[in-house]
Amino acid sequence: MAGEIVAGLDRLFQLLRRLTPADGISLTAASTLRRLARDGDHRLSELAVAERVTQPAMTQLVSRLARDGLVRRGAHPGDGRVVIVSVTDAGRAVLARRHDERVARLEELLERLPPADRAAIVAVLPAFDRLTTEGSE
Amino acid sequence: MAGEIVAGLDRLFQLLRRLTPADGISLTAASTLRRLARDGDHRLSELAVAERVTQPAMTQLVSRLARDGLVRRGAHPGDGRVVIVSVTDAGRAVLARRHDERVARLEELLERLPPADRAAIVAVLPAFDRLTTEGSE
DNA sequence: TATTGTTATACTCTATAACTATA
DNA sequence: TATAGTTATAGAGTATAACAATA
Repeated sequence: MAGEIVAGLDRLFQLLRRLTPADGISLTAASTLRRLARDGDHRLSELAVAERVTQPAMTQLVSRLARDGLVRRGAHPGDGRVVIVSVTDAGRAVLARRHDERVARLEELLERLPPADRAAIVAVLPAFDRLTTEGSE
Repeated sequence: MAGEIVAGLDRLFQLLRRLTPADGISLTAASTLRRLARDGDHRLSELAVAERVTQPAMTQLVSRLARDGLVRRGAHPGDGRVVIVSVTDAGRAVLARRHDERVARLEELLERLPPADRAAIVAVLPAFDRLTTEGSE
């Protein structure tokens, strides 16, 4: 059974690539921005752990995002070693535009599916939610 | 509704990254190998179109795969411009090992889910299949 | 001329190892 | 010494533009 699901996940990855606008925002960059928008400011090292990349990789990602004005680097009051990363208004705007675009593309695809398929997809979302939560332990 | 699905797809991408062994085989490289193993030899330009990357990107990917012995470059009989790419036994072996590892990891996660969730995931696969087929038109 | 593929160049994204600054 | 982060270096992966070889 897991074999079929793995194959399905691979096809979903193809779908994901097609849905994603070629706007220079990588999946990890978008995930980082979403996290900051959803959960508020984070230390750089917290972001690295949450996104499962190394600290140097996150240093560079944050540098690129800051260079493009999508995040801001701040100091920690009381611990001079810590860097606090915040999303900017421009970052939120990029997220919103990207989200809208992906939703529009997906809606176009969903329209062409039988209603039963759409119902099955809606029905599975909570299960996938639990599956991905399990995976992040 | 599409909004929830987009969010679900993003979480699935995180899951996919966790399932995937850090064996130096990227998702695109694996997809290319799978295509060759499943559908047989391809021209380099056919692979580029199928995997939705540029021709130079596919030239480089095939070069790396050939360097590692996972594919072979052959000549086309009758058209000297064409490069025919084939998967090697070593390529098939890498695919098989990778697949087994991902299935094992996913099974571990699935075991911890309620049976109803597993049933919902199995039930949605045909719908996802049609959704991704729509997307590749 | 058109097609097939490569080379040149420039980024992003990632990793490990070595380093700096602060605690 | 330990922690937080950066810099150095290397390689994968991607793109566009310019090129070479074949049809």
